[in-house]
Amino acid sequence: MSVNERGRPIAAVTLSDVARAAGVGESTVSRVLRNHGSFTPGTRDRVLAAVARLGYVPNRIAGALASTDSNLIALVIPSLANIVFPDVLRGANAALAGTGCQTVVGVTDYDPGEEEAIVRALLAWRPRAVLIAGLEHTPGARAMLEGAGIRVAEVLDIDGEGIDIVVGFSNRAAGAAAARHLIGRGYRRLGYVGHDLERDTRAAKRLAGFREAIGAAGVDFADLEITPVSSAMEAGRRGLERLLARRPDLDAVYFSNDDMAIGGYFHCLAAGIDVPGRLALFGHNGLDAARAAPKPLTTILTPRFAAGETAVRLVLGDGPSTVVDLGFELIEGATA
Amino acid sequence: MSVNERGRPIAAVTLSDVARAAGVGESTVSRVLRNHGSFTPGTRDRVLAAVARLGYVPNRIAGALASTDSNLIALVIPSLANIVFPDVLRGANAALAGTGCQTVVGVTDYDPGEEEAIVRALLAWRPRAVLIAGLEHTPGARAMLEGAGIRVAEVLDIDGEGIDIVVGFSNRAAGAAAARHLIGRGYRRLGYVGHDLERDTRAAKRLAGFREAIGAAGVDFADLEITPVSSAMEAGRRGLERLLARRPDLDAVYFSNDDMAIGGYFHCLAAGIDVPGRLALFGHNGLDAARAAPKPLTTILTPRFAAGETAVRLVLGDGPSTVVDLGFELIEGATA
DNA sequence: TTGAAAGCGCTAACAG
DNA sequence: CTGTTAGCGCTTTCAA
Repeated sequence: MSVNERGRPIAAVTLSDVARAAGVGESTVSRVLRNHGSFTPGTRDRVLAAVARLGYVPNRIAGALASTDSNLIALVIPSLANIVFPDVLRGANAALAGTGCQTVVGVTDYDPGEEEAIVRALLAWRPRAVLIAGLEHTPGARAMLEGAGIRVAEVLDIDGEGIDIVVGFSNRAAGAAAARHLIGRGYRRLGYVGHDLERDTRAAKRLAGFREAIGAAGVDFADLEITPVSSAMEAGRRGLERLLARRPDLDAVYFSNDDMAIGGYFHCLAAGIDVPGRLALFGHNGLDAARAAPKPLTTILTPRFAAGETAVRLVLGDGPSTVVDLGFELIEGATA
Repeated sequence: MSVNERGRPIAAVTLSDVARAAGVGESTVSRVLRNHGSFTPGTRDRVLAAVARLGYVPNRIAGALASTDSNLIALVIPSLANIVFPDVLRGANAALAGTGCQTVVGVTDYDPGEEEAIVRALLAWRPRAVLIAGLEHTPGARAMLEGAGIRVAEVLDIDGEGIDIVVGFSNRAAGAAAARHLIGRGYRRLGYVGHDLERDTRAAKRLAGFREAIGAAGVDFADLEITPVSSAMEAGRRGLERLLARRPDLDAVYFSNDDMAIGGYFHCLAAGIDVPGRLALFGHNGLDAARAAPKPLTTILTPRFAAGETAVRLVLGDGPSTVVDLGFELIEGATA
């Protein structure tokens, strides 16, 4: 065994070293290690002893190449700062327990070009399947996903044309449900505070559904404010402040998500605006933080964990391409 | 090109297909694709044309095996639900931009056994380096990390013995700073609300530093409450409620982290406890949410992004093993 | 500048 | 039950 430039031993122990040490053939070691095929308890013990003694760590790169199967599930998401996506990951990992598969995560930062680059990079590792957030991708990314010959699950949105498996809920319907709830409560001068809608296409769909439902109810949509601030909570606070400066007559505001709605609520607290008496606030996602507050946010709870879990289950199965609508739940809090 | 059971084409395009299509040798394609070695502009164009025409996606598994270099950086963290760790990831990715390396993330859920399993699984992919949260690992995990022959960076804690590179701050010192701040403000009956300290060793070190500093100041530590609730905010709320039920005389409480402190603040709001007049609250991490609130939390801002960034820079370099103390910043909010 | 050939470390038939 | 033999798809000398 050689050492590297810093004097540490280099992990050069290979399967054939183990085979030699155990006095068996390479394929026997391989079978024992994967617990696949047959071998006597005796040889098994000798192999495992050699493995332990040499500190052998199997090389999955070689294994994957030889078996043309990586046991990797790629997950492509726009962000980790928004708890929604880690929730999808948790769901995916839960469904993966015991399958021997691992997830590999790529973060696009809501950038389609970056998404394409990440899809390319992850596909190069020949994953068994890909989970990706949303239905909107560059033509290039979509072509790679379609041509990869593996199962693809698009999650958290079902409003559009999918590639293979689609798991989530209708953002358009969620926006419409929010609008109907507000209108049902008697609010009539409705506004919206959100962030970059070109990047977050799911938020854009919610807003579209919201406006559509408002129109259908014969109510006018008052105004919207798009705030480009890095922190979602800060964006909500500042966005609401600006929106109200323009339209002090608003009686209800719909936010892109709970984080922004909480920021908006902070603005109301600081500005002495009574919620929901003077102004109603409606969020989206059903975060713990929004539900645990003394005045729980009225919001829509989305099935993130279930989406990850279901998507994995389906891509690992061999069923036909489908669309699974997991639905959502409107949480009547104390802010609308 | 064959098709799979669902009629999709299988990505069977290999480098040799490209070579044949372009009328050149395999090694030429390889050189062009990695822009390494020499070739004429003409051959380059023919190769790239063939790549585009066939929709070739290089197989990094084969590439990594042949070159014995994966360009992977493994990141092992306890959770994704706590924004702290995604922040480390973002820092790592920022430092990785342009290096051609990718991160692979493993989540341990604060379980040492799981951490060992994840280290084993990630090491099997022969990463160029490993970033791992904290200094406490199972003997097995530590042995694998030491024997892997690659650079290892342990982040977010410097209180203990590291393997190779250690980047972060002293949690013990952070706890002590919190204690001194509270004592300096005149608080004398101090309590603590936290979660499972055996798993979160960094929180345990903060508490140790906190108690130590209190003792050094001649003040008695009043009481502590460890709450086993899944949601951190909920744990903070319930934990504070229980602690105060036992010790209604407390005048200040130190929390494991900001999420729990916010939960505690919610309890105060609901119970009509004046903060900080009647009770002071002190958090840890300096989250956006805690700082954007109308009554900003008094807390300690930790260098998560910088830790990820610095760790990657160091593991990619060839400097000696070191400990880098990034420090922390006490944020004087309005709750203590 | 280019191609041929020899592996990288492992798995998967296939004999024995 | 076990060993031998081919590769998996790419990179890397090394000649040409």
